[in-house]
Amino acid sequence: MAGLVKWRDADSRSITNLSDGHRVKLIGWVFTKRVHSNKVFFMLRDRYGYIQLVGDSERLGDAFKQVSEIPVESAIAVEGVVKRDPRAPGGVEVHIDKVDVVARADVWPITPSVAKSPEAMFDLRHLTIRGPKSRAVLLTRSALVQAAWEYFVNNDYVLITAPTFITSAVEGGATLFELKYFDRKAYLTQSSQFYEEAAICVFEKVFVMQPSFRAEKSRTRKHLTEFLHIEAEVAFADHEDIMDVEEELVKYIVNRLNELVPKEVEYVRGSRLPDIDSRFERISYDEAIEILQRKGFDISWGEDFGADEERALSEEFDVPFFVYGFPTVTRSFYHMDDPTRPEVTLSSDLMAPEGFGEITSGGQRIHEYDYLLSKIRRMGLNPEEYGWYLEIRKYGMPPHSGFGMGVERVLRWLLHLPHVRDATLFPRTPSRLYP
RNA sequence: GCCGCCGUAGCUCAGCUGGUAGAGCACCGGGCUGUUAACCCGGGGGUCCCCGGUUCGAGUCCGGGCGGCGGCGCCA
Repeated sequence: MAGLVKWRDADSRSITNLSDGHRVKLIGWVFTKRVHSNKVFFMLRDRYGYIQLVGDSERLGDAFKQVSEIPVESAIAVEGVVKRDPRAPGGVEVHIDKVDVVARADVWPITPSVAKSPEAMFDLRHLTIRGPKSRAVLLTRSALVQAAWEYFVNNDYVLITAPTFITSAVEGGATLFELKYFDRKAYLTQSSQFYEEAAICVFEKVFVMQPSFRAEKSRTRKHLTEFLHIEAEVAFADHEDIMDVEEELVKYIVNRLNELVPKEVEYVRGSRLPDIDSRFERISYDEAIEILQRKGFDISWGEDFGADEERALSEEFDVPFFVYGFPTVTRSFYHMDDPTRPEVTLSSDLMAPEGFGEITSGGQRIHEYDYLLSKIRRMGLNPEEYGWYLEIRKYGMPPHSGFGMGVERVLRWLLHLPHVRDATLFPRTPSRLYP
């Protein structure tokens, strides 16, 4: 921090505590500019927000013309005095008498009409992220990750990092990104789950926060080809236990966001996040099917929910809820079958309410070697591709459960964003690989 | 992979039954004592996505391709 003092001794946030006439040095970027014959108004943007700068020809003298010609988005350092004025946005402004252009900007390409075009905005994402909405979303994202981190660390979890290059699929093989790994084929990871399962035999409780990659050509508002995946895995834990963890985590995140970034949430969402204190309802897959049939959907037991079904179901709730006990045929091989009802698995999805749908997915994993081997064979997969993953079952693997959460999906739900691509700095979709 | 919509100025879009291209924003010049997407006056700016066809003539009609968007399936 000491290094910054030569540049600034106040900022857009701290300035509201200073009295009129206080002299300040500020740094930032010219967010907007309005020029009159003898006055210029800048909105200065810095890390904390916005503050209006006023330059008038009397105070600036000969420099006025030069100052009024500073292009939008130039980086500047200014000196001036604090002045409260009801006409200033936020009620405080700085009357400047000294301006340094630290880095002059070219003509700013983002115009009001560009802002109306999502494609144009994402083509210029390296610049459009400077806007107030992206700023608020990305700050909220940072706070969300912080909150999740806090939850895990406070509860004695250990952070691990899993490899990004892998050799076999966790989810369906069709959605693997293939790449050249010297003279071999490798893939980008879809999930760190298998590596977490190895690590729980050291730490009992582990979590990861890292990207997962899925080559799904999904044209929807809830899919990215690269997303931030928060996953956790817990030893000596059953399916009920892991639903408790997911519920606690989501509640912790929501309540913490209200503390960390209340203004940003309100700016984007239009309202404060409602506190969640009620217990998340847990409905079985069978109940969900009945609800949907009652609502007139043509769906029968054993089918996975389509988008319409998921939306309709989640509109029935105003806080998140679990759907558990999905049919064995609809879930990946590693899910443990319910011992009392082998046609369903000990698995669940946590659904965001109000039509947003799935935000986490979890369940109990198979921990016995012979059981897992037979299920791999039953589902037509090749056991040789799961060598080490099977082998850890030979060396003291206790019952265990885990889940994965899509950060962009949670953020989309919490902030009511139109698309998950709005929830990340540089989104990757089937058609977008740049910038 | 499937279904639907779209492609004209940097951006948003208009362009009728085919007759040789327009507006707003942005940009440039000028004006303006307090702006909140400032305003007022003036100016420059085009491979009408590509290829082929019909026609005296295609932004417009027909065929094919490419690209984008929305949705489905799949998922976090």
